[in-house]
Order: sequence, then C-alpha cells, then structure tokens
Amino acid sequence: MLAQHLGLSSATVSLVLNGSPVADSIPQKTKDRVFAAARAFNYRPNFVARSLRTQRSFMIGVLVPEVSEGYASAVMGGIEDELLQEGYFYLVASHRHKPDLIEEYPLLLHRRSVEGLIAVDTPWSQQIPIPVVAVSGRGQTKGITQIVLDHDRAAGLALEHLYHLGHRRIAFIKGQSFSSDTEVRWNAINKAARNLNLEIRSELVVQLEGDLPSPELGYGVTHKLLASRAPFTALFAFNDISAIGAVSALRENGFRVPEDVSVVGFDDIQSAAFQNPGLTTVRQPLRRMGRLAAETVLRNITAPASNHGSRRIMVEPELVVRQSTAAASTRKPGRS
Amino acid sequence: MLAQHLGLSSATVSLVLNGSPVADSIPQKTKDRVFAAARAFNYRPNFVARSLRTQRSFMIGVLVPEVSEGYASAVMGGIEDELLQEGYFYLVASHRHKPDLIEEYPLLLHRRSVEGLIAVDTPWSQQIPIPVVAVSGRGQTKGITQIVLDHDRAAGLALEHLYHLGHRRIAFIKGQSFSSDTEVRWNAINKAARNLNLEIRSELVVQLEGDLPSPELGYGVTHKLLASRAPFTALFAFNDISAIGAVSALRENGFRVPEDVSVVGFDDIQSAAFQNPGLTTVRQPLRRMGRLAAETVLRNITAPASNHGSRRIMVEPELVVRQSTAAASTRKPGRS
DNA sequence: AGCCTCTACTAAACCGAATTAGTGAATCGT
DNA sequence: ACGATTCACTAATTCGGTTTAGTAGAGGCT
Repeated sequence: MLAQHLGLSSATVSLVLNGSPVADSIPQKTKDRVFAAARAFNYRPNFVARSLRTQRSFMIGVLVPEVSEGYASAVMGGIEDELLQEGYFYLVASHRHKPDLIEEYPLLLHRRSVEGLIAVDTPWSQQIPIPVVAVSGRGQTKGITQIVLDHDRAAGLALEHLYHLGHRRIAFIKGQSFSSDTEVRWNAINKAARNLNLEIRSELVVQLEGDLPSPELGYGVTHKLLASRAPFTALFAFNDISAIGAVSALRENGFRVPEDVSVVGFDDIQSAAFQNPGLTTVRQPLRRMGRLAAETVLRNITAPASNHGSRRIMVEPELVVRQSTAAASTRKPGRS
Repeated sequence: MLAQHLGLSSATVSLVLNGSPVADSIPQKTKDRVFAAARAFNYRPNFVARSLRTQRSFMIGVLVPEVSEGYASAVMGGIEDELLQEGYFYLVASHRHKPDLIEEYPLLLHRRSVEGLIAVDTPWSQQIPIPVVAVSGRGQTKGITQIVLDHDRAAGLALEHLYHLGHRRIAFIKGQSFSSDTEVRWNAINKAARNLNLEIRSELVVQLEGDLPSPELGYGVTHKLLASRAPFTALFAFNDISAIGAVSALRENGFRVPEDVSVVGFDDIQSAAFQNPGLTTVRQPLRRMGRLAAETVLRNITAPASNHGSRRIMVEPELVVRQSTAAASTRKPGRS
C-alpha cells in the first residue's frame, strides 16, 4: 500500500479511512494528512482484499429466464435502482428455462460470494444459506420471500371495467398449462366473475398452446373461438401478446375493435401502447416489484432476524385504459 | 480449509485441485483421495480469496443507458451468452444518460476489479487500465475497440428495397440531433441515394425532437411533413418507434400503408413485428454485437498484445421485409 | 559408500486490506 | 514523585486460498 510511504503504518491509514472508533484517539491533524494523501494518490482500497477480510461482497445475484426479455428486464430495472443506490452491484444469469442451469447458477453465484439472490420468474427448489427473494416465482419454498401480483385485484379490475361498459358475454384466452400464472389467474377470474354475477361460458374459453412468444398463438385460438360462432362482445386475453394476435383475428373476420368487440390484455408491454388501437391492459408494476425484491433482500441481509419461514408480498396491478375497449355493441360475433 | 483435516497440507490440495504442473509428481492414488474428499465435503474454494491471490476476478463490467430498455437488453443477451460460457460473470450499471454517473460507474466497476468493460451506447472519455469495448458508442477514444453497425450497408438495403419497388420520392425522418447515430446514418443515406441516383429533397426531410421513446415524436413530424403537401410514396424513419407513429399519422390523413405510402423503420424492435401491418425494417444484429463485444474483451484480457490503438469492428444489418412496404402507388400525399 | 536424482510433499511467503492486542511516551492525579 | 491514564500509533494476526522454494526419503549409479 502506498499511503504509508508518506508517514504512518497501513493500520493507521485503514483505521482513519474507515472512521473506526479505534481511531478516535488520533488527532485531527493526522487524520487530515491521511485524507489529503488518499486524495492526492487517488487511493482506492482493493475491494477484493477488503471483501476477503470483512466477508462482505456487496453483491447480489439475479436469476432470470432471459435478460433480453421484457418482463425480466423491467424487473431488473427496479432491482438496479435500489441496489446501486445502496452501494451494491449485482451479477446476472439467464437460465433459459433449462433445469440444469436453474440448478447450477444459484450455486455458482453463491460461490461468487453474493450476499443474496433474487429469482425472477424462476422455479425454486434449492436450499441456500443466503437470503432469497422470488419475483413471481411459481411454488413456494420455505424460507424464501415472494413478490407476487394481486391476481384477484387484477382480474377484478379487468372484469369490472368490461362490466361497467355493459359487457356480459365475455370470452377468455387462458394461458398455457405450463405457465405458473395460468391457474392462479384463472381462479381469480372466476372469483371476480362470481362477484359481478357474471357467467363464464365454457364455449367462450380457449387456451393458448405452444411456447413461442408471438401473437400467432392468440391469433390461432381466436379464430377457433370465432369458428364456434358463440356470441361475445369482449375478450380478456392472458397477455398482451395474445391480445394483439386476437385483434388481428377479429379484424380478419370483419369485427372492429373496439366498436364490435372490446379487447383487454395483460402485462402492458411496450407494444401494447404502440398498437392501433392502443391496447387496454392490466399493468403489472414490474419495476416496483423489482425494487421491492431488492429492498427485501437487503433487509434480510442486514437483519437476518425476521426469517420466519416464507413470506409473500403482494403488489397491486393497474388498469391502463386505452382504445381497445368501449361500450358493448349489439353486433356480436357468433350467430349474427 | 477442511480438506487437509483428512490427510495432507492445503498446498497439496490446492495443487492437485488446480491441476498444477507442480503436482505431476504426485501419485494418482493421492490425487484420487483428494478429489474424493473434495467431492465428499462438497468443497468449493473461496472465490474471493482466490481472486485476491491470482488477481483474476472473472468478472467484467457492463455499462448501459438503461437495463430495461430494448436495445441495451438485447445486446446484454449476447454479452451474457458469451461470458457465462467462458466462465465469466458481469456487473451491470445503468447511467440513464447522466454525465456524472457515466463518469463515476467505470471507476466503481474498476474498483470492483472487473477485468474488462463493455459500454453499450455510451459516450466514452475515460482512460482506464483495462480493456474497454464500446457497442455503438459515439466518438472514438484511443485504445478502445468499437462494435458498430455498417451504416452504409443499412442505408443501402433500405433505399435499394424502396427503389426496386419503384419509389422515387422518398421522405426521411432524421434522428434527434443529440443521438450519436443520426449523423453517420444520414451521411450513409446520402451516399446510398447518390449510388442509386436518387434525389433527396429537403422538403421531404424532417427531424425528430425530444427524448421520450414514444411514437408521438414520429407522429408529430409526419403530420408536419404531410402539411407541407410535398408528394412522396415512401418514408424511411430513423427508428421503429417513429415509424409506428408515422403510420398512425399517415392513416389519419387518409393514406393507407403500404398501398399509398410504404414505410421502413430501423432496429426491428419487438413491436415492429407486432404492428398491423408488420413493419418492414432494418434489423441491427444486437445480440451478435453483444457477443462480439464480449469475445473482444475476453480476447483483450487474455492477450493484451494486439492493443494497437483503436479498432472498430463492423457488423452487417439485415433487411426484414414485412407488410409496410409495397410497390409505389400513383396516389401520393401532397398536391393530390 | 558416496553422490545424484527423483518422488512426494510441505513450509512459508503472498495477495491487500481489516482488526486486535499492545506499546512507548506524555499527561494526570495525589 | 510515581503509578495510573490517556494518547497516538503500530506489530502482528487474519481472511482463504495460490505459488514458490525447499526438503526428507527412496532408489539408482559408479
């Protein structure tokens, strides 16, 4: 270390620079000399050495299905806001849904001495001796905190919106069976429908199939829906992507959106706002969820006390009304 | 360390586990014992301690304007592909265009002992004693390698496509003056136009203003363009976002896309494919650019030899033809 | 027998700080 | 005037490995 080439021992320098209470007895004059020298030499303590000694890395690990995907990157934005502000950095790893990587990366990150882990939309089974927070992860493992959307509220918002516009015959696109949100959301929809005394007709329910993130999926099932000729005035899709496909299919069959059929999506991806007409959708506060997750890991790191089993923190969705919904029409798809 | 509680010295264990040539003289029998014990105790050498001694962190830093934005996250996807495969992790920091953060983060990352830095779409001025690669960064600082799009090719692809469809009166939306790509792209367009013997009429050129990433900007300038009543059959926008806004403006003025006016965007963001009609656009191979950047830093880390000043690596764009372009019509906006 | 060469390891230095336990000198108290 | 404090620092240990320089013992050669 270079600083003591100008005076004292490295111990003293370390003590002063870290404002240790042991340095209380050191006269201000000396302290100033140290600070001045540190400034002059642009001294930066080696982070690795410090980490080794203090057992703190000020890093946390983030596990996502894929960085370049909108959901994960939005959450990461929130995570970053909080972490950098608190002096932490983070390591990212994308597992692309491969089970072996989902197994492997948490271990690798742990070996890199991250102090906590945030798993975004990732199934979790491991047991790791550091705080773990899951954002919208399926299942619930003991000891990990989950940040989840209030699906009941989400379904309520969408259905009430449609209901108040006069819609009574509403069609639904369910999510793929492998998606973690499918079931909980569908239950929430049923509950909301009961509250509104709305009947869900099985002939108006279709389900997505296949994994590609393209509107094709929604397009296909909407065509199927229309082919059954069951009448409806509104459609609530599982996500924005499928809603976009649904709009195309409706148009192709001569139905205008929203004049003939109202369409509501889910997620509020960027494309939703850029559609024509703009897509009414239920927005998940992804950024806030990320921030919450980061706050939670940091809290668990500095105060490992409140580790009472698994907790779950709910966040509220928001209805974004654009132009794809309007008052129910009298002209309906189906036996027209 | 626990492994030698079952036999030897920590030195031996380290030698064996790292396959050091010094361990050549150690009989296979002993080695096997070591491996077995390591497996049994699930021994993982402390990464921090190792880093301290070897002066290798196997981390690189990534600087982006904003993680949650499509451009940066696509590039990060490519970066990650390469890095994780090579056993590296990376730290991310978003500067949100704030000059002080752009100044600060590289230093912070360097203190975290990253072995290299990748700056995505970020102006660079610093001098740092580790390899730096810029992806599409403005300006060229000595010593750093840049990954850039072949803008000449990009402009050529778009204009040739339009030209072959019979378009001769082509309007242009230039980028904001603060954007790094604006000038180089505009120069490329001029060059490509000359090659095709195409005239660029100044009354058909408008420029984006403002920073929000919304189609509004393109919508506004297109209205202005239409107000001038100068006729054109095609429009080449600075990016997909503005192209989407342009389509709305054209429609509002009674022009169909692509029947009356063809529109070409730039970037190929996800929304481009989801538009109606699908947007023809020039795709930047963002993922590949990220991967290239990562490969380049890693090469510079392991072989700091070829550090001959600044280099630039060009990547080729790709024209993605969708439904927003068609043969030139006879009905044109303008003095109709 | 004496010397050399391998073989199979290990002691100890090292990476760059943080931290603990002291220590010599000055000051205080009585 | 002398022990007890306080002051102002520092020597030495520690974190957990990697790496260099050696070394004890076995075997080979002459």
